[in-house]
Order: sequence, then structure tokens, then C-alpha cells
Amino acid sequence: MTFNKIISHWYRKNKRDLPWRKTRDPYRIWLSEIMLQQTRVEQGLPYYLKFVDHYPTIKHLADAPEDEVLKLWQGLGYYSRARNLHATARHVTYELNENFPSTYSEIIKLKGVGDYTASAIASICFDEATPVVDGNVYRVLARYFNVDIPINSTEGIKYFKQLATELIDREQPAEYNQAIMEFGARQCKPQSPDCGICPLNNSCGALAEKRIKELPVKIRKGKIRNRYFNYLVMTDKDSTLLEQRKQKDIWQSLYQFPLIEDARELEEKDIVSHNRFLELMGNREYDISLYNKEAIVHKLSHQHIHTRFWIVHLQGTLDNGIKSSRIKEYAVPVLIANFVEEYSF
DNA sequence: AACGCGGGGGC
DNA sequence: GCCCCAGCGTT
Repeated sequence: MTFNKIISHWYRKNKRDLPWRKTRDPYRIWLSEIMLQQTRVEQGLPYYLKFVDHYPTIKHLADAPEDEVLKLWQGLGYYSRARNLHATARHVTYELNENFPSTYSEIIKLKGVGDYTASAIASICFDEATPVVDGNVYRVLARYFNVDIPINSTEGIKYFKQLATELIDREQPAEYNQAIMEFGARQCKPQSPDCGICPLNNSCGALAEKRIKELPVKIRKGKIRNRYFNYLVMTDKDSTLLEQRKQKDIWQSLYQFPLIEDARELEEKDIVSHNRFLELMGNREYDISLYNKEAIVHKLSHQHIHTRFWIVHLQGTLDNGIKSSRIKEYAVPVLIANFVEEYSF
């Protein structure tokens, strides 16, 4: 049997029962693919179910407020995916008259859709023989063909795309594309794959050369940046203050407490003399206390955010305050959600 | 070509 | 602590 027949055969025996495998509705396939970008199936699944429930059609999604979409997305990360998802839903609904594009070259024009996602949708929904090359596929091909070109180099991207193009089952691209990804996720796993039971173990190049552990090769990225966040949890009688992050930075469009960021850890005297603090307080009396003596370190893949929450009680009333009981209606970073969960207003 | 973008889980 | 995950957009 050929490589792709073995993969497809393995898939039919071993595939997981996942909700997006029961449909070819481009809306649902697109939704699932966006959610699964750099995201494990187990993490994305509950979000997919939530979205399909709230937004049964692309028009429902298009007609929702962006803040609502972001709230549903809260905790899934890479929030630009949610903003692009929403913008694309509006585009397809109102510019394309609810007709989801049906070819790779049209699909890839959509915001938030790149080569991988366009290939996935075109093949799964429309039987176009466009190969998907995601992290799973890189791993399976690098190992089976014993290739040590870095998968995230320009040469590697081109090489593996070409290889995948030669291998795709042109008769059943939808099944084959999903098969090789599932095979990578469940059989040819990143760590300790059980090669003893692999259907390709008698022809796998990396296994023969004992190079499973070193393949695929990936150029590692830069260092982690440390940032120091001081959140001002303003409280009067029963209100607090939230603001939206507008900068091109992490958590764009999400809400948070007023923030004082600095390149180092700040003391109380630094906070109370900071311009941002003074402008928030005006002439009002206040009472400030530090909620967490030890900074909470929120670890992201590319930065560590050392966070202190300062509780600021004040006498007067907050302008533009929101009832603290309504914080949960806003999309906030997990860091904030954890605090709100723990702190009793 | 390199970097920024989340959060969770495995070891 | 480091790596990985059904990648994409920007610089």
C-alpha cells in the first residue's frame, strides 16, 4: 500500500468522533479551523460547541456585537482570530450575500485565513485537492521521509508544501487531509510516539535511522520578555472601572482595570505619584492597598507578566464606573478573570 | 525573514 | 523550564 492509503486506512479505524466531522457546512468547518489554529482539539472543542449554539449560521455571527464574540472567545487566546472571524462573517454575509467562497484561491482572501486554513476548507467542503500542512503534517512528513530541513524556515515551508502536494490523495482529499493530521496528533505524536504499533514502522525513515526524537527540526524563537503590570482596582460603593485595550499588543480589544505598566516592579509611592493614578483620582480622597504582595506571574509563550493588583477605595463616586457584578459581561484576559473570581467585590 | 500574538498541557 | 498545539498578519 502507498503512504496515503495506509494513512487513510489508519484514519478510518482510529478517528475521533468530533462534531465538525459530521458536517461539510463551510461555516462550521471554517469556524472549527480558525479555533484550532495553534490550539489543541481538547481546548477548542467546548468553544466550538458554544459558538455553534449561539450562532447557528454565519449570519447569526455577523449580526452579533464584536464584544459578545470576544466574550465567547475569552480564554481561547490569540484574540485577533475572534476579531477576524467576526469581520469575515460580516463580509461573507453582507458582501458575498451569504455565499461562502468555494475555491482555495477565493477562500484564502478572507481575513484570518492563510494557506493552511484555505486548504482545509477547500478540501473538506469542496473536494479540492489542496494539501494541508500544519504542525502535525510537518512532523509526519519530516519523520517518515527523514527530512531535517527546519520546518519553520523558508526552505522548509516550501519543501514540505511541495512534498504534501505530491502525496495528497487526489480522489479523496477531504479524508486524506484530515487523516494525516489525525495521524500526526494521535499516532506520530510529538513526544514518545509508540512506533511499535505504527502502520508505517517498516518504511519510516526516521525510525530506521533512530531519529524520531530529533525530528522535525524547528528553529526556536527569541527570549521571553518580562513586563510589570499594576492594575488599579478602583472601588467606590459597588462600582469599579474597566477600560478597553486598544493598542496593537496582547489582548487587543479586551477589557481590564486601569493599568500602569513599567519596565520594573513599582512601589506604592511610585503608583500614587504616577500621572495615570493622579488623573484617575482627581481631588478625591482614597485608600490604597496592595492585594498581592507577591506579584502574580502570568506566563504566556512569549512574555511573563508580573502583576500586582492595587485596591483603591475612594470616597466619592466613580465617573463611568460599572457595577462590579457586571464585570463578568466583559471579555477580559484570563489574568483578570482569575483575579475577579478570587476577589470578592 | 523575523516577530508578535494566549493559554493550556506534557514531560 | 521548555516544547507543542488543525497558523496568521505585520514589519
